[in-house]
Amino acid sequence: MNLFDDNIDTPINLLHKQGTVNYYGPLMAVEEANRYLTVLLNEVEWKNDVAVMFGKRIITKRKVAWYGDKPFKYTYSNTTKLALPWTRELLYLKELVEETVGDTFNSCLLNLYHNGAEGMAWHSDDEKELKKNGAIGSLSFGAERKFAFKHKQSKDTVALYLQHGSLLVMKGCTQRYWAHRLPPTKMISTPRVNLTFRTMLEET
DNA sequence: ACGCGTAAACAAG
DNA sequence: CCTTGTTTACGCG
Repeated sequence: MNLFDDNIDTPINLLHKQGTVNYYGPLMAVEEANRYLTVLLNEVEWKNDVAVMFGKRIITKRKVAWYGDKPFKYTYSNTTKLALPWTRELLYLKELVEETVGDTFNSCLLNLYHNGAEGMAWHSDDEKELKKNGAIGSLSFGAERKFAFKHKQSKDTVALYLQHGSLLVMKGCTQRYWAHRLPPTKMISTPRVNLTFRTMLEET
């Protein structure tokens, strides 16, 4: 055991096999988290997302935004998003997450869930453009929502609540073996903003 | 036991 | 990997 190991305060792994999920809890005081929530709601360039399924083009109620070190392309559903340059607040939060997890990120996908009716279905973050087995840092602001993981083969599930101002990190082979979701709920009527810091592969 | 509200699995477009 | 509807399960008073 090395007392100088900079991972000494990494939280325990929530997954019992084939992946790593660390929940760090809130990284800041509630007042500061409140301030970030307000800034993010007002200053991020939110847009309704587009999804094409079964030949239909669907505009989601959930809103998204895409920021990065460079104008990275994020392509799906016949549309390409170009990453916007970091704002001061996003850059600060990126550095806060990087310091906390001891890793670096070059981009951030943001999601805005206006209320509990909006959620995210089971999926894995296994996009081709993402660094393989790269860590994904997920910062949450606003409404405390349930978040769940399901092992693709065994169907084992693990769930937790993501607190205001908290950080969750998924890394290693988590995306290969586990799916995750944000279940809708009738109990919540206030917004949640989620920032997922990622590492995009450099492109030509 | 029953009714109610919510959650979750599932299917379909 | 969205949205809605159906079905089943569950906790609670």
